[in-house]
Formats: sequence, structure tokens, C-alpha cells
Amino acid sequence: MSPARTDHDARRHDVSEAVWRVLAEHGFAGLTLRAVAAAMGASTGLVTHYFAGKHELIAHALDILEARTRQRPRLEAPAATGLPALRIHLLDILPLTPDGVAINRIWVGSWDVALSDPALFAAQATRYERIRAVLRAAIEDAQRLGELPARADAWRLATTALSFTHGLVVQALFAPDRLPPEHQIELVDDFLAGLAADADQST
Amino acid sequence: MSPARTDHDARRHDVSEAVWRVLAEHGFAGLTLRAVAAAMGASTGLVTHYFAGKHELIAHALDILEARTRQRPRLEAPAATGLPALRIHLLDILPLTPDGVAINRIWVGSWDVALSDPALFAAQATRYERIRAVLRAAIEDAQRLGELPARADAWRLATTALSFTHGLVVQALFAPDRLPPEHQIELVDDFLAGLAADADQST
DNA sequence: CTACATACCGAACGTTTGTTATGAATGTGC
DNA sequence: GCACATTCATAACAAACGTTCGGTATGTAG
Repeated sequence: MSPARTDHDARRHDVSEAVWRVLAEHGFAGLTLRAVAAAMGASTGLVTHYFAGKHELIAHALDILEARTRQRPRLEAPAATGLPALRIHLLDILPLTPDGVAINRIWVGSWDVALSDPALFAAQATRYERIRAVLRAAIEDAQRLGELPARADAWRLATTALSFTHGLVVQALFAPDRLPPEHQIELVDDFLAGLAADADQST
Repeated sequence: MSPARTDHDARRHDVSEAVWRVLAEHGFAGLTLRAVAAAMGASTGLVTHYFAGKHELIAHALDILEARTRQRPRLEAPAATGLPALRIHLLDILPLTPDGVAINRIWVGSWDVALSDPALFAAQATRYERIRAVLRAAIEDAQRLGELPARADAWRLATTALSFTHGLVVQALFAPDRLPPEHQIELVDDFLAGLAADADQST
């Protein structure tokens, strides 16, 4: 019942990493079973042994996107709350390291496929919903702590913050010289300062 | 020397529109010569007659992206200046109409290909640079008119504004129910109000 | 009318794609 | 050691791909 000469999960993870490498270099347009196999010096038979088909390969890649972003080596260890926590969350998204660049390259690239496939579309929509929820929680914390104007709608603020961050990701990917890590961080800090200062504004 | 029974430019434009339709529905992943030919009820021979190959097809599609955004039916006719002009520019980008949705769907989808092909990458980078320049001009106008804090760096503000807008585009595409046109406009207005109010903030 | 250039179809080409089947290793359970 | 399950390479497969090309129709130029 259990002839396991190799660790199934470990091998599967190897394939997953090969997929990652292919996507980081050639995008979803260059994702083929043979490319994945070549990236790990194996045959297509191995790939299909761990993933039923290309569609499962893509779905799995999108799965790890969210997880990888969350499991990123945190920039600052202490479990922050409120505004600092929101800051960390936003910075964790940005392409500040080579690894972060790869993640975001894949992330941005995934939008083309996700917008055309109903199943992937729904999955991605849910994922972004979840990210917004995390940001909203941090924002509500910040409001309770008086770091952000309590009057503002937390969900709207979360949407705005995620919009700004995702857009910044795209700009940074296309103009890495113009937007090096330090510069990105400055823009985030300016953005957050703007949110905090926006206390005496009405419609 | 000029046997022209059909208008060459007009036919080329027809092909261009067929490409557009394919991209809007199936993204760059679904862009094939046969799909384009089928979309206009013609043969692949016709397509290759007006465009040398698939690569030229993609390049042309990216070309019209910027142009289409600029030639959009303006939401408000009067040639505004300063902050209102900036507002219009941002609103022109957003997917507020079915046509705007199509444009942005293609736009967002183009990032996967553009990030993997050096030539397309450079072209897109230049395009975004150009958009930022337009926004910066409007921002500098607004600063001169006292609508925005004069102390802030105009280029940074332009980057922030474009980041926010592009990110909002992505969110709106993936959550159209959550972010209907009116809601998007509200978020933009909130964002601009935040910029205007950010006058008493220091590092 | 003759020559010629353009417009376009239709089909073929070689390649690459995802998928599937065969079979040889190599282990475990009894 | 005799099944049997897992692992994986190899190879085949049809489908779809980008590209190329011969052929026909239809115009203009002289």
C-alpha cells in the first residue's frame, strides 16, 4: 500500500519550483510541459505524473502566488499592529528583492490567463478579496489606535491601498531603474502619510 | 504602379479590429492567426498579407493600446487644467464603459508578454513613461494653481497617481460588482482629495 | 489587349503543443 | 520471492500552431 522510494510531496514540490522558474523567466506564454521538464532536467512523463495536466499546473502556480507573498521573509520581525502593520503588508507585496521581483512578475503575468478563464478568474478574485480583508483589518486597527481618521470607510481604504501597491508593482517591474527598492519604500511611506493626514477633508 | 481596388489602410484597420476583438475575449494567450482570421471571416492569408507575422500583430496591438486610451470619448468636454485635468486623465484610464473594460482587459493582459520580450518591454516602458509625463504636467499645473502642495515632487506624485489608477483598474476588472463605475470615480475623488489635503505633512 | 501589380484564398509545410500509452526500473507487503 | 504499487523515461499521437507558397481573381498602366 505504501511503496514510497521517493517522497511524493518533495518531488511534487520540485516540479512546482521548476514551474516557478519557467514562469519567472518566460511568463505564462512560455509555460509548457516540456519547458518545465527541461527546467528540472527531467521528462514530461515526470511532470504529468505529479500534475494531471497543464491546467492543473497553472492552477497550482496561482495557488502558491498568494502563499509565497504571505510567507515572504518579513522585512521587520516584530508583530506590528495598526499603521506599521499595514505598512509591512504593503512592503511585503512590493518587488524589493530579486525573489520579490520574480513573484510579482508571475503575479502580473497571471492576469492575462486569469481574465480569460472563468475558473481561474473566480479563484483570483477570491484571493484579492482575501488580501483586501487583511489590509482592512490592519486599517481598522489603525483607526482604533487613532493613527488613521476613524471616519473613513475601512474597506474603501483597503481597496485604495491595494490598488496603489499593485499599480506600483507594475511600474516598478517596467521601470526598475526609476523605482529601486528605496524609492518604492519612500512612495509607500508618502502614500501612508497622505492617508494619515487626510483627517480634515470632507466630500 | 497603383492598382488599388481596395483601400489598403482600411483593410489593415479591419484586421486590427479583429485582433482587438480576439484579445478582448481570449487575451494574448488566445491570440492566433487563425483566431484573428475567423473573427473577421477571412483566411490566414489575408492576415499575413497585412501583417508580416504574429509578432507584428502583437506589436501593433500594443501600439493602439496607448492611442485608444487617449482617443477615448472624453467624459467631460471642456479642456480642463490643473487638478480637474488630472482627474479627467485618471478617469479616462479606468474601465468605466464596456469599451473601457475591453481596453483595460487587453492592457492588463499585455503585461505578461511585454515582461518576457525585451523589445515589447522597452516599448511598454516608454509608453508608461509618456503617460507619467502627461500626468506630471497636469500636476505641475495644479501646483501652480495652488490646488496641490507645491512642495511635493511632481514626478513622484505622477508615479503615485498612475500606480493607484492602474491598480484600481486591476481590482475593477477582477471585482466588477464591487467596483462599478460610480464607485471607481468615488475612489479617485477620495484619492485626489487626499493629495490636495496632504499639505502639512513632513518626513 | 497585354503586361503587371495587388488582394486574397486555400492548402501545404514543418514544428510545437498537450495528452496518453508502454514499459523498465525499484521499491514495499506478505 | 512473489505479487503489486509507485516512479519515471521514452515515444507515440492528434491537434494546433506560425509560416510559406501556388494560383486565381481583379484591378491599373501603357
